Amino acid sequence: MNSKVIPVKTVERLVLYKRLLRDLLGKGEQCLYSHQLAELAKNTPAQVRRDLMTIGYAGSPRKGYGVQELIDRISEVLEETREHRIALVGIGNLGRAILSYFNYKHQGLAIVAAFDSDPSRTDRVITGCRCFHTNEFAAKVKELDISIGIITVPADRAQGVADMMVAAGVKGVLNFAPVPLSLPEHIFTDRIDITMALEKIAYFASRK
Amino acid sequence: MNSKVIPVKTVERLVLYKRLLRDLLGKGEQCLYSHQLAELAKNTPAQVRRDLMTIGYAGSPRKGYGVQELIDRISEVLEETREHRIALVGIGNLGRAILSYFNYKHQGLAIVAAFDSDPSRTDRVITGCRCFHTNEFAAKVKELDISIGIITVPADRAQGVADMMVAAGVKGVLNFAPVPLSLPEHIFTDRIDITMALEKIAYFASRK
DNA sequence: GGGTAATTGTGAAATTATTCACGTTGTGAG
DNA sequence: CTCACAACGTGAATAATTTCACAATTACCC
Repeated sequence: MNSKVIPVKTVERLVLYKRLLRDLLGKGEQCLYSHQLAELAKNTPAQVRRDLMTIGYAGSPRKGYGVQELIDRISEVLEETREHRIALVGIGNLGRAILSYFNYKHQGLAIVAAFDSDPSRTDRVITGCRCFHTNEFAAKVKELDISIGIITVPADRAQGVADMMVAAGVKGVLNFAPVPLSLPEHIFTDRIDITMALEKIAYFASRK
Repeated sequence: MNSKVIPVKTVERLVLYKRLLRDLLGKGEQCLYSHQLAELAKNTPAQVRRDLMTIGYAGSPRKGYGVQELIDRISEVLEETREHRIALVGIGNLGRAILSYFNYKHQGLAIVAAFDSDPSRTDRVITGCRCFHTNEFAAKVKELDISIGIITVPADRAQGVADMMVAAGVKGVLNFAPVPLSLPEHIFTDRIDITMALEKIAYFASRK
C-alpha cells in the first residue's frame, strides 16, 4: 500500500495529465517529453518532472516518458482500480445538469442515486439515475455502497445535508453551495463556487 | 485609483467574506471580530486580519469590524460599481443550468447572451437569456458590451471558442471544459473542472 | 565504440502563502 | 480618570509550492 501523501495540487495535475495522455494515446503517440506534456497542461517542464518524481515514475533521458506506462502509473497512484459510487443531493437545475454529465460511467466514478426533500422531484429516473426522497439517504448509502456526496442544494441547507452525508458514512464531499462547510477532519471536502469564480474573473478582467 | 495587485487567493476570500457579511447584515449584526468571520469562512483569525490588512481596512481593537463598512470597502476594492456583462457559449446541459443560476441580475454580473453552433439550440430565450448562433458572437459582444465569456462546450472545441472570445474583445474567461486554455497574458482565465474535482475527492476519500 | 546533444532527476534557491507572536490600541468598568 | 483586557495590525517565522540549474544518462550518429 502506497501511503505517501501527495499534495492536493499535485493530484489535480496528475488527473489532468492522465486525461491528456489518454487523448494522446488515441492519436497513436507512444512517448513524450516533459516539455510536450507541459505544453498540453499549460505549465512548465520542471513542474511536470517534479510531479512525475512525486509519483516515482522515471522516464528515460532520450526517449522521455512512455505514454501508456505513465497512464498506468498515474492510475495506480490514484487508486483508480477502486470504484467510487456517488450520491447527489439537490435535484435542481445544477443537480440535473451534473446528473446528465455523469449519466455514463466515468472511469470508476458513477452517480448512482439522487436525492431531494421535495417529493415532486423524487421517485423518478433522471438521465438514468434514480431519485429518492432525502429521508431514504442513509439507507441507500449503505445499500449502494456510496462513498462520495455531491451537494447541489441552496446555501442555507448545505451544512445540514453535509452533516447527513457524514453521518451516513460518506467519505468525501463536493459542495456546489456558496458556503464553506464544517466537517470532521477525516472527511475530504472541496467546493466549486461558480459565482465566486465569476466575481474573481470580473475583478481581474478589469485589472490585468 | 487603487492599483495594488491583490493575490488571487485573497480575492477569492474577499468575495466570500462579502457574501457572509451580507448574510450577517440581514440578521441585524453591526460589528464582528476576526475570529467570528474566520469561523464563518472556515479559516483562521490571522488569515482574516491579514486579508483585511491587504485591502487597507482597519477595525477597532475592542469593537472589531463594522459589517456594513467592511462590505463597502470590499466592494470598493473589487470595483463592484462596474457592471460586467457576460456571454455563455455552449447551450448544452451545463450551459442551461448555469443560465438558470444567473437568470436574475447578480450584483453587477449578468449573463446577457448565450451562443451555440447548433441552430436547433439558438434563436430562442432560455430562462430570460437570448440565444444566438455562434457566428453572431463578435457582433453581439460589441453591441452588448460584453467583457466576460463562459465556455461550456466540449473539450475539443474549447480552445477555438476561447480564441473567438479573445478576438471579439472579451477580457476574462471562465472555462468549464476539461482542458487548459492557451490565451494571451492579459486575459484572465479560470477553469472549473467537475470531473477533476470528483477524481480528486475519490483519491483523498480513500486515503484520509 | 566513442562522441554528442538533448532530456531526465533532483538538490537548492526563489517565490508565494500562511501562521505566529507580540506590541499597540481603544473600550468599558470601577 | 485610570486600569485592565481583549482584539487589532503587522514584522518575522514558517510552510508550501514552484522554478532554477546542472550533473547524470542514454539514444543516435558517424
